[in-house]
Amino acid sequence: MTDTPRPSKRNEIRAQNETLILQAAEKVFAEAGFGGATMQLIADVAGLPKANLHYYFATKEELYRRVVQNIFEIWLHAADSMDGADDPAEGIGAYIEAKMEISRRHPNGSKVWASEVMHGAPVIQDYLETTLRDWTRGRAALIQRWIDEGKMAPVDPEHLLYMLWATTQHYADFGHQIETLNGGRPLDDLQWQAAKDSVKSMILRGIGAA
Amino acid sequence: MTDTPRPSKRNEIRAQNETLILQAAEKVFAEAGFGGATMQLIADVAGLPKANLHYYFATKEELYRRVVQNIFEIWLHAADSMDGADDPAEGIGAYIEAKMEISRRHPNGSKVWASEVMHGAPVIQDYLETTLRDWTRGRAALIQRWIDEGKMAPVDPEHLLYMLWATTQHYADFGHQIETLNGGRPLDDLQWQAAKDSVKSMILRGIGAA
DNA sequence: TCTCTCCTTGACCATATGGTCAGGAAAAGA
DNA sequence: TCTTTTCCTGACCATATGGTCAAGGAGAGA
Repeated sequence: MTDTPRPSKRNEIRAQNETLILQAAEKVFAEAGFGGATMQLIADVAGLPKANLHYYFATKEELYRRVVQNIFEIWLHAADSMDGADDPAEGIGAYIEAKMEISRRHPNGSKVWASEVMHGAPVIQDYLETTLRDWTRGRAALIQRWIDEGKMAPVDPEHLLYMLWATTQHYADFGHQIETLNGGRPLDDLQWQAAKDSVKSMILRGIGAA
Repeated sequence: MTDTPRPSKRNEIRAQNETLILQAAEKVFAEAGFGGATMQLIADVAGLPKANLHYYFATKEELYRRVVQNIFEIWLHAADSMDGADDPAEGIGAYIEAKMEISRRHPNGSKVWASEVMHGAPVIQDYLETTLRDWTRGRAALIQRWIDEGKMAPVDPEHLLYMLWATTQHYADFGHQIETLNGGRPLDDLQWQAAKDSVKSMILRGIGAA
């Protein structure tokens, strides 16, 4: 998808700075929202002068768009785990696993995504209408097939997908709340495992695939 | 909780304008986030001059805080539906119903709340640590009791609560996404009913209380 | 080495925004 | 009616912010 130009000092610097900026931007956008984020703060986090950001990303909007697109890629790729399976317990279980892992590894990305959608998807509306819609139709069909084959209860596939998204992403988007309720400490390895297991078992049982 | 001063033209005007501003603010904060919202825009939506907002609410932060507190009230009150029941199917079913109704009636409030938590709860951290924590402990204990009484499967009460919050609030916070996937139209009455039924049946079955 | 292209950045600018204030209008009370 | 208190608002201000630019520095190719 992204072409990798032959490495040279120049290209290295470019790639390095771009990812540096994108990482900083993701963090700042997640913590402050698009409106609350400032190019100056992103620059500080990235450890670069502000003018340098504008060399790589012309506008705040462009930088933001790149951040959101990156998340969307990751988000969609998690679906791969669902595809290979011919069993809901296996397929949906793996999908939950993958999405929980995303919530754990990319909480900021998840927040940016949530924020983007909450604000009416100003920059990725077209993706929602094309890529995401196709994706959703495909998985809904897959789920429907499983239902028809008697492998799970006859639930509404779309609402099942919403439940999967909601529940898994909640651990990133509302991570602060969960952390607060956990005595101010982030979930540790064991607690993450418990979270995954809980979500998986409740949902799989909920769709009659346990 | 809020004392109602004896009605007079003055107090009426005050109350009326405050709610007018709060409603406008809720909408604008939900759509633009705290950072993206401007006092000018809120004023325009409320149909008042900007200086008038500052007469009733000294600062943007104060106005925002009031909006968030209002949501929190509603949010907590939904729990009442869970309390009367001595059966998980009844109690949790009613709670889902109540929270789905909130998502439908107060989507903007839900978004403001989500945004606030996502950004680290800058203004309601103390509520999270006191009111919400107590609330959560109480309901977790209630759920545990149901489990001990053999009325439902032995799930982790906290993760069940997270799932309830996540799933129900998703219909407000990600309403735009759902609307897009629904062909650009908001869910109609029937679809909302289907959503409620889906969520309820999947979760209740998932906790062995169906 | 010389030249060209790309990278870096301090200084700068126009604008938008939160917030102020003085003075007037409208209720409330005496 | 007269006074006091509350409400209303246009004009104004200081500041923060996104974005620009010109001049210099560093790789790359010849």
